[in-house]
Amino acid sequence: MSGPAAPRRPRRHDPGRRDRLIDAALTVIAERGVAGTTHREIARVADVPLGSVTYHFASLEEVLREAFTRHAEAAAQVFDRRLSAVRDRDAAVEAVISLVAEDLLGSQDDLVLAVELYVAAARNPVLRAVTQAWMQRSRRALERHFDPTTARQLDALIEGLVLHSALSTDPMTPGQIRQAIERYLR
Amino acid sequence: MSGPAAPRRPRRHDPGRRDRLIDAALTVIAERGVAGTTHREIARVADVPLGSVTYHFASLEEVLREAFTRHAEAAAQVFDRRLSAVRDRDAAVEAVISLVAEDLLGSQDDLVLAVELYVAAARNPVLRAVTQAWMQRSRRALERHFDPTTARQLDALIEGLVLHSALSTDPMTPGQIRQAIERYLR
DNA sequence: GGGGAATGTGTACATCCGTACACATAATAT
DNA sequence: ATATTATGTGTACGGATGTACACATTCCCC
Repeated sequence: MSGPAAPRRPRRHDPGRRDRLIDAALTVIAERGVAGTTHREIARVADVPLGSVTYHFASLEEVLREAFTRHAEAAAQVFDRRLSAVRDRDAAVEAVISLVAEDLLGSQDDLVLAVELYVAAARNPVLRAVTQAWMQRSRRALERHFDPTTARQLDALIEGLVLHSALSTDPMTPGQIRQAIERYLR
Repeated sequence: MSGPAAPRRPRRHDPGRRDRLIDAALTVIAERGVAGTTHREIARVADVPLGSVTYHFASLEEVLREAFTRHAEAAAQVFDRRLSAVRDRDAAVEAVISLVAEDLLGSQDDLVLAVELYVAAARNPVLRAVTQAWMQRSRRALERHFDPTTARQLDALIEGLVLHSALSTDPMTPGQIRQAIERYLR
């Protein structure tokens, strides 16, 4: 150990601190869950004093709302972009498959955040609105290539595949994902 | 108002109190979520003093584990019973459809408990084991009538349909549930 | 029926949380 | 340059929570 380790917190007046706090909140939610998300934990992760969080946000709910909104926005955007880049239905099917396979094998955090949002939405009207906006947007993206009924059912199937796989001991392989989706779409 | 309303808590020495506490815990989880589940709230719902909860359970986690285990057991049993009562595949499909439609239109609590269990399982190894046992059991039930791959994918589809419908503004109709399942099973 | 074990109860305590708020510092307008 | 505002910081407080524990009551076996 080398001395008392300077506390060193000279980072006064940085713009964009609010943004960093939202990112820190998402990190905390993914790591400890909504239940473990506190002002103090967010401040610790963002390396700012406690008072800074209460200054930038009127309440914890406001932090959660902004964090989940940002996450949903980003996720929906990925969905949108991939599906708007293809023209025919076959390519759309491939896009959906690779999307799911990547979301699955990719960031585990994304799934955790989704589930955390679901349970939070079950009791918080504001977060429920965020969830519904997210769902609606991904459905709209699917409706570029599939009829509304198919889009909705396909959305549900995707959700189930991701959730089921993430909680299972042996995750589904990309091949199984492909098979399930193709079997539904025929 | 008629008087000071007798506090009246003469219920000393009732066997099965532990069971009632587990039921009370499930009620609390469904109403307030895992995050809102505390010793005191469980005691309040079960109408017993605080000390009684800490006497019967070593920790809050033990209460949650027992509660979720009981719920998963009951849910899996329903699944089992319905699917073991039919013989041919067509009847099995109908059983699955009515199962989902009833779980959907029926107890909203069941869905909430499922989602709460999912998020709790994401961070608690003990609860993850409970979840996996539950999943395995429902898969086994499906495997009575479908091959393993189909059973797993169908399980995921069911999960997605239920979850998606419950969080949406306009829930899916039984007809839409039927269509989605039939479309997957062809 | 007596004594030890099991079960039940009330209180107390250390800890953590959200939030409030007084004060400090930097940015900006005049 | 000065005044006004925006931003940042540290501390404090009331409330809730998990758990420990001393004491009461009932059960059960002899």
